[in-house]
Amino acid sequence: MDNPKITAPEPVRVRFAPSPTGYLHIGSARTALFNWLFAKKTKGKFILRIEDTDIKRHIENAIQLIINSLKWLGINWDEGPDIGGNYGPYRQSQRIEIYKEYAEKLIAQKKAYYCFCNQKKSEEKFNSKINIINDNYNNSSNIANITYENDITKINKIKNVGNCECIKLTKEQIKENKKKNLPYAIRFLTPKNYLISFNDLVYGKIKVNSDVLEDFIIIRSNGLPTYNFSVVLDDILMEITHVIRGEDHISNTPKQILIYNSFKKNLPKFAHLPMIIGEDGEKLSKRHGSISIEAYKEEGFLPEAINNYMALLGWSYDEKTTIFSTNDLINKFTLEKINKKPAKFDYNKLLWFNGHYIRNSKPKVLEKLIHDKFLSKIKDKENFIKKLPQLIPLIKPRIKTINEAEKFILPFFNDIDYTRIKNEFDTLDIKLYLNIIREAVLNIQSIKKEDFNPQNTEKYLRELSAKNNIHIKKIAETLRFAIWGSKVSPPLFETIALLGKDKTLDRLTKFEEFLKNIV
RNA sequence: GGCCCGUUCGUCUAGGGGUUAGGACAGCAGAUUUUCAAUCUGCCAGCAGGAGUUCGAUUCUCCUACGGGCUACCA
Repeated sequence: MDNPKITAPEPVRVRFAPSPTGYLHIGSARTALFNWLFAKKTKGKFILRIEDTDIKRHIENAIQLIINSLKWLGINWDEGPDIGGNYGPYRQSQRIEIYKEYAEKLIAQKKAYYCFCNQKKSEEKFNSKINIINDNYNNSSNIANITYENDITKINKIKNVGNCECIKLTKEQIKENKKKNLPYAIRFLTPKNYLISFNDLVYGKIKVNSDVLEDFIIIRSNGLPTYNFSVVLDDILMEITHVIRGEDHISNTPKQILIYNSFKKNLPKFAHLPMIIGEDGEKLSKRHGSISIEAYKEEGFLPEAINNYMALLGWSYDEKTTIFSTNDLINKFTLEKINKKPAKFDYNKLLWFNGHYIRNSKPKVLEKLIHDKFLSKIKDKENFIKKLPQLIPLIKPRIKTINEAEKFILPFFNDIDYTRIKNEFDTLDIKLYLNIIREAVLNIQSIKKEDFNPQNTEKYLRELSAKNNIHIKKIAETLRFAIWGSKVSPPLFETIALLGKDKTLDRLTKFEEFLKNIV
């Protein structure tokens, strides 16, 4: 039987629910993006909720880091810890009483029970108890007549994982334990031998027998809820209609469905996203290098490029389109086109996207990014600010990240250290270099300051080439060393023109001296 | 181990009972060029294996292999 209960009311309400254990990384960011796109596309609400129920893993400023990264990506939310909303609070640590209250309801209905065990390995605990507990069930003790929604149909196949021995505790024993202040957790009582099935919007129908699920903890002995309990409660209370999250949560979904059922609540629609994995094929983690959004921001990636790339990890639109502005994504996004195959994260492709977006960005935008990034590293700041707009077109096609602009910016405004390039030229060529420089100086000097533009510098240097029968390539090479300190530079004539007559001559002279000294 | 999920070029993917299996990144080659890029052109490269269904299977079914996830008082 198909799930009759997966009907979600309009309008759509989706959430991104990170746990604040560190930076926002690519995997989570992609989940956030897909939720956000879906909300935008359907004109629904996107909610940010912080799942901070694990004190041990909590990192204090992580919430702010996550918020910053999301904002930087352009992902905004309608309700969240920072802006509030009608379903708050939006930090689970501020909802502890709610979880307790609902857990007690389950206990009252005998759908959960207190557990006074120490925190030992569940394996040793469960294994030996199976028979006893099954007997317990068969003897129709006080827990045997628990009823569940009938949309989980009975099947008969798998060995029961079992209950905790604490299920046998009498009311009196529990009272006594509590009086003694013994710490206790609350376990969910998993129904026996039921087929739990749900229809995943991406993966299709998924079925699990409830007997593979042990009686899992829903409230820890420290009073905090566990993930599987708090997500469900919050998703119910916040009226989430679509749960869009990583595929690693498929295995958790059956437990969660049990909880929905125990509260007689309708299921949201589930859409699980294929994992993003590292080069080694494993779940993306810190081991895989810079995967945090923050790191990409620092490296000089553009948010549009990252969004575009992330969207294509597990989703596609048609057979040819690869470039999607964030707006395109909103317009074209559909859950139906999400695929099931885990995607390897490919840094190279991200780089290509970024290069594309840099090449296509407005000069002003690029100018600001480069200005902000490099101003502190520039000696001649005034000149930098003045010349930058003209520099942008030279740099644009040559960089894939903003940081890469460094090698086109610094040589322009800072002094050149010729000793660094000593090994790049053949000592046999030095005589020729000196020759060229001497001629070039004369040539350049003869250009009037007001005529000092790319066209003229090119004209004069080509004349020099023709007159002295030296190939223009050799001249360019020499001048590049002199004015740029490298064999590679932005287009030479433009660079010379931008550098200006004085600075060009100055560098030529300095290079000449340098060459003379090493002969 | 158990349960769940997956498998189309190296990578991201399109496709779907009959296709020269399409695109993009990377790689390679060429064009352009004052270098490096950018750009343009071309090339290389793929349906995990085995059964079954079928006139025909990469596509549907089953099995195997491989990979991943979960199996916590993590999320």
